[in-house]
Amino acid sequence: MEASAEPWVLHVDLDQFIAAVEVLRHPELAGRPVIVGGRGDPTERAVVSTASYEAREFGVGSGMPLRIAARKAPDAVILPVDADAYTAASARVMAALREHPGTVVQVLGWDEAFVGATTDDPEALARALQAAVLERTGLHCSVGIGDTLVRAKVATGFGKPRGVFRLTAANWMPVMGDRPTTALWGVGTKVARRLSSHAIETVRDLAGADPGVLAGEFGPRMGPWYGRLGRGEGTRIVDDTPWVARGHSRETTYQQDLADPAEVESALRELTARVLDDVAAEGRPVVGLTLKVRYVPFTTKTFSHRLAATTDRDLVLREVLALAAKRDPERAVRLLGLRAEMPMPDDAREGRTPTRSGW
DNA sequence: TCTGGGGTCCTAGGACCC
DNA sequence: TCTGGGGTCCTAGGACCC
Repeated sequence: MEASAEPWVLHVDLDQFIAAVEVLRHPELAGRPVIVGGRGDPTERAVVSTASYEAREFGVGSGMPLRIAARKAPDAVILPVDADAYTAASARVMAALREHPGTVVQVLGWDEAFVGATTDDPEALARALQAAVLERTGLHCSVGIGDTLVRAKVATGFGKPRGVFRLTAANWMPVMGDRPTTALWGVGTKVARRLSSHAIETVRDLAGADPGVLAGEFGPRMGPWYGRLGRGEGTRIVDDTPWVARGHSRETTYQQDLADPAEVESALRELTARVLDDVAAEGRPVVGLTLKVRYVPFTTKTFSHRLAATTDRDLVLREVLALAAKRDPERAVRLLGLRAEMPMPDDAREGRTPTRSGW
């Protein structure tokens, strides 16, 4: 009996993507510890975006303050974030995936995508995708194979670097059962702590948890969703519907705190202009604004306001300044952020259930 | 370890309406 | 008149991901 073709979900994830793109254009950095973050200046307020595997040996990781990273890896090369370069590299990766016949590609971010395909040999497909990406871009990736999006996504971690790993209903519990709930995609430290308060520590505990307990803790939507997550269940449909952004935001942590109200106002004008440029580039109006203020030392407040759809830049600026007037003028400001919401087409708004790992 | 930036989605509570 | 019940919208905050 020959193997029959079945639908599979593959999750393709580039290995140390940002650092790899930098090494591609600076070949002399190969094999050296490379850290990418902020403007590349470890004396500034910034964090690590990506560390190469060599830098990780020194204990450097994403999210770490650049200053600390530079102390841990004194010989590391520290480079500024170059978003345009990563966007361009990402586009080449996704194009390589889409070129493969018979695949549906759902982009998740700069450096990862789900690929749906019907095949009798998903490992062979995974290797073919890795080869295609390497040939077109010079970048290496790992591939997770699953019978759901969740399982494919989690599988990738076991394949890194440059490998392939399959996770299905058949081996989910043997592989994942004893791991902490934070090993799941969508469970962070806060949710893990709440689970722990019900003696749910592992993926196996979560998979078998009383639905009533989960609903009581997390509500009627999220509770059952966490239960399914523990079992690796969820959709197996890869959706290549083009992405439509809900909003655009910009935020800046200032190198020097803003104490003078005039400084704050001029910063708000600049921030508003940047956000409106992003929105205008899509030709869509603004229907909501959220101003984020982070006071010194690190207390964050948000002020938001809905508005009738508008493209009037002066009106938006007045609304932003009105929101800013709600802040405490006595407190120095460390960060300002502005998010503009845009109207969604009806068909993109309705009918979803949670959440990141598919609906 | 003094803690970025760009996103998404969920929930709670109050206002307001019938 | 000691106190409805549902629905929807808005605002603020929280959690998570890359």
